[in-house]
Amino acid sequence: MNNKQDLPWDNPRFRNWIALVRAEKAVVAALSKALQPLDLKLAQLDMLMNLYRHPGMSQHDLARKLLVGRSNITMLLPQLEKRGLLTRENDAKDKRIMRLTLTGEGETLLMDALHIYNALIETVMAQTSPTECDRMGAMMTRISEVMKNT
Amino acid sequence: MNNKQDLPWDNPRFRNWIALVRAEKAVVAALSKALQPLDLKLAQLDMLMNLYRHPGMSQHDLARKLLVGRSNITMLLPQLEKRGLLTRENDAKDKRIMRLTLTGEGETLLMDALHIYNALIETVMAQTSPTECDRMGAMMTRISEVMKNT
DNA sequence: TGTTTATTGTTCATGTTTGAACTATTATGT
DNA sequence: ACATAATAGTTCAAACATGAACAATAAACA
Repeated sequence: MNNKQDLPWDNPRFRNWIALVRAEKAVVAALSKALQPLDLKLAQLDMLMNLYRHPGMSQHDLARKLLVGRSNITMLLPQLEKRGLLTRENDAKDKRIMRLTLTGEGETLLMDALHIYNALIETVMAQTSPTECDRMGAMMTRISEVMKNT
Repeated sequence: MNNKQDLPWDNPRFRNWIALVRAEKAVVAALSKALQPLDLKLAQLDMLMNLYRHPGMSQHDLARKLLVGRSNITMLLPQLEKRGLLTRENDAKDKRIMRLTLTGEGETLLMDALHIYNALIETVMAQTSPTECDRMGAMMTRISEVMKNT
């Protein structure tokens, strides 16, 4: 039987994690609002960001990067394609693969969005010293590594 | 015009934030899987956790705590109510308000879920020293505070 | 080669989340 | 008291995400 002393809230690690989740949610909500003028959803921004960093990505790889199902990509891509933000081209060697690339328009919109994003994160992180912030980032990277092997 | 030097990825604060988002997503995905045996969704667990800490909460307050729409609460509650995990009762003074309380069964299931949750966080946070972890938690709490005034 | 197995992307049914419009109730201001 | 505002919860349609089944293609291997 669990009594009060077994409650996870008494575990600092647990409490700290909960604090992280709450903070993340709040920032994501704020970002979501800030992006409305660009008519851009967060999922869409994630896509554009990944395509900028990895041009010619396949839909499968994009889905894995975003921790999302392949069908999700299939459903969302047409919107972005119609807006002229990216192109979908068949791979020359492997006819199964669609290669995704940002258009100039896509890059422009991405840069606008990143500007907004970056400004928000600047104010958010202004709460911390650079050292502390870096340590936190390193910690998160380590956590991501651990989760890969799960 | 943005050139490479303006990219947010060159901003440590931004990079660290991205690392946080990625880590959080990965852990949430793992937690989601770990909760499947209990037939409990994350959104549902969030509800139970909040109701445990704040018995008699109204739906409106719950929605605000979870950073979610009121209609979302309305849609999800019947499932949990039918499973006998919580009760919905009219407030005596204000007939608009429904007061939510966990049942014994609800608490039992919550404790099971928290055990799973806590174990996962323990392994995740084993990557960090207690001091570092606490500093991170404090940082997140500060960020949440800032976001309230936005 | 020919057969089996894997991979990529799509489709479709299902479940979730959202926001706007609505009802009922309470608060506010005159 | 009365009219007006605000608040709590619901309903409904649309947007969004998910996973299983599927078609097309490629890889593995006898």
